[in-house]
Amino acid sequence: MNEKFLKPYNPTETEDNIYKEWIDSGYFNPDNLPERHKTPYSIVLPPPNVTGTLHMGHAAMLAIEDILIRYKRLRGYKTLWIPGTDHAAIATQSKVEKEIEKKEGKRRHDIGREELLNRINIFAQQSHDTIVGQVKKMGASIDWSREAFTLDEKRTKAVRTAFKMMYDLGLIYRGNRIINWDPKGQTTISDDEIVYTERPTKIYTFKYSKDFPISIATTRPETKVGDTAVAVHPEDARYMAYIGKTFEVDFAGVILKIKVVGDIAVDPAYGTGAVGVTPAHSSIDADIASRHGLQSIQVINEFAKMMPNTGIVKDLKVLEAREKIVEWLKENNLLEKEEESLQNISTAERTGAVIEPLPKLQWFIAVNKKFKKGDREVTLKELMISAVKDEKIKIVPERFDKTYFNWIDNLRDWCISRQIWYGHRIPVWYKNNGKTDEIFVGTDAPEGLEWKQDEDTLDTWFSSGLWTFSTLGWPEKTKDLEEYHPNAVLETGYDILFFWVARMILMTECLLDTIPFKTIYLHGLVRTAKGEKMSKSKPETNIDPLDMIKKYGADATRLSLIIGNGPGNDLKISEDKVKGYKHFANKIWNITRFVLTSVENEKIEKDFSKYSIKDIELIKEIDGIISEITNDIENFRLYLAAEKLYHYTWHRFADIILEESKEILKSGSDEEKKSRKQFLLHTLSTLLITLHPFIPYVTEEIWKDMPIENRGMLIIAQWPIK
RNA sequence: GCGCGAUUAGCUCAGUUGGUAGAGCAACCCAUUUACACUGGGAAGGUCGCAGGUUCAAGUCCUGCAUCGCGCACCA
Repeated sequence: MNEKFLKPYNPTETEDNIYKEWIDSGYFNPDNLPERHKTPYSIVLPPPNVTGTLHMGHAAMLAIEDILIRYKRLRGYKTLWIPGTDHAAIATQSKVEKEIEKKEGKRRHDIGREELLNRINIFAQQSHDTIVGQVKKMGASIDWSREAFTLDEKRTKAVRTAFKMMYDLGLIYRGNRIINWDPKGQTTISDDEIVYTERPTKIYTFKYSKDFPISIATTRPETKVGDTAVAVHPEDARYMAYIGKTFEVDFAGVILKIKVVGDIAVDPAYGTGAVGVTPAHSSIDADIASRHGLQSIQVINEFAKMMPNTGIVKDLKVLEAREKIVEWLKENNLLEKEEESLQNISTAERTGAVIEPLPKLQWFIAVNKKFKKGDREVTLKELMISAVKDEKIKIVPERFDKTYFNWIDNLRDWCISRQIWYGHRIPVWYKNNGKTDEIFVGTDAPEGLEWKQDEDTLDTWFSSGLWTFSTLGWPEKTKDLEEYHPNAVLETGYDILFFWVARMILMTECLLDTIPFKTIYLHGLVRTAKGEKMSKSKPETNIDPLDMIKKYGADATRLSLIIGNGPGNDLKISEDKVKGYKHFANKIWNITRFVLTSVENEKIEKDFSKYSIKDIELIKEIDGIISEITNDIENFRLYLAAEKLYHYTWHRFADIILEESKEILKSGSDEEKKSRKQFLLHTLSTLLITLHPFIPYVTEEIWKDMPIENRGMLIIAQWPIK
């Protein structure tokens, strides 16, 4: 027996070596797998943002995906797992901007586009290297030869091709619409990048002027200088007489022309039953305005300040303007009521700034527009729905179907242009011939110096939406694309179901006429032992995966993230839990020590069949367990499979079977001894194979000393059934 | 407002088609060069959130409620 078994198992001494051996073997790359690996099985790594380091959530994701990949590899599939990182446009740029401002006191425009992009690229490269190191530490059996980045050359080609195709289909359009403006980040953001926070607010009920016949209520009096109408329900007896009339009022130094319109969107029972319509600063009001042909007057600018056309509040910040308007209303006896209330306020996910709805010319993807697909007409929304409804794509756990459909029901056109510099520049060029504007959309710049490219960049989710196929070489017709698309599984957190998963379905259906993956496996969020979200602002609550790996090993870290956690459920993790599984790695180590010592020079005989009656019973038992856990893994019950293996290994195989073996090996007949030795070797080897997806390092290290002919590496051993 | 989830031992959670409640960790008692103290054995611990219903039988199915968490919408 190898002397290494005389000491306790030491993960830090072992793991890096083993990882290197795997890399050297080439088996992470499906092209190098032995002949029997025929059927493709592919997963693409949800690319971590290059904004820093990986956290426990990423560790859980890596563990789950590596388990699936290793399991399938052992079962003889041609497994491909593609790594990559995400440039994460806004997130990365704002992070670097913040640092520069802190250190040098400079803002983005002080530095300039080119220099800022330089700095961001340097930062992104560093983050990338850190992330790659962390992914390796977790033991991920991922194909580094196919690594991708959402902003690299190949992906840029994919992005531009996708943009062009969707533009030609009429699905990408440029329009002047009310968008969500982030005054701090100085950019547009999509509906999904908004975070709602509940804050106390005041509702003011007032009249524009003494002789205006209808009272209205608002939480934002400062926007009222941009009102062009009052909307009432068309059948509201109180106001019907006024519908169609226009009133001119002097409101806080601004002359407003307020038309009374009848619109069924107004709930007569709510508030005063009348709504002041501000078409430039509310998308609902903009809808009303478009139905009645009302004028839109912008009164707030990109810096959340009042514009020059706003009378007594001009140039004030929004909140100051609000106070001043309320004061003015009081002075003029127009304020009727002031009530305390709670309001869901929209803030930008990245900067925390309060969102200012503004009218702006932006690029959108039309989700409700019919377009030709083969011989039928469909909308992107319909495609997204049918992919899941017709069970072409299965979501695990199933309950997220409802969440998915609910989101699609409420989906509006997706605003894809951003006023930031880091990202895919919009592949659109403009030329002004003095009179008319010409526009060019394409994958490369048009000839001629007079063409100017759009200043904006694309929402980062536009490029990640292409991820399952852009990583396989699309738009080229590659062999990879043919073989590995659609992916078998997409594994990711439920928190990006809308951001990412839904958009991949949208993009793939639209551009490739197929689904991006067959199964969506959603994992939960990793929380602290107290159930709080781990956050950078509270480092003491954070558990760093690298730290855990250093102290307890990657195998223990992986198990702690798997056991006790079903799909879609949040997971509470504590250091104690990780520690507990370190003991397990050592337990197998010692089991091996015992088995190898006890069997002396016995080797595994491939077709050994002369088992004793007692050992036949034991073999039936382990066979039953293997078929159960195989079934569990196939159905994504990884937590159950891991737990069952853990339990059998420790409390059945070690505690009971090894104990009784001592007696048999001491005083049994020669046949009984031989049978038991073979049983121990066979079972240990079976356990190593089946445990390998969960705890790859220690099992691979032990495997080296198993007395098996033509052993090979454990990573490509054969799963015990089929 | 609509929807989702959770509620089971001190803690974290299993309990897959209904058949006498399970695991890990912690705590308690015993054992001490035993393959392994990163150990073994033992005992203790739960009216399965509450109230109804279906059933021979409900932690599991149905209805209602409560508490906590989450998503979406509304937000005049």
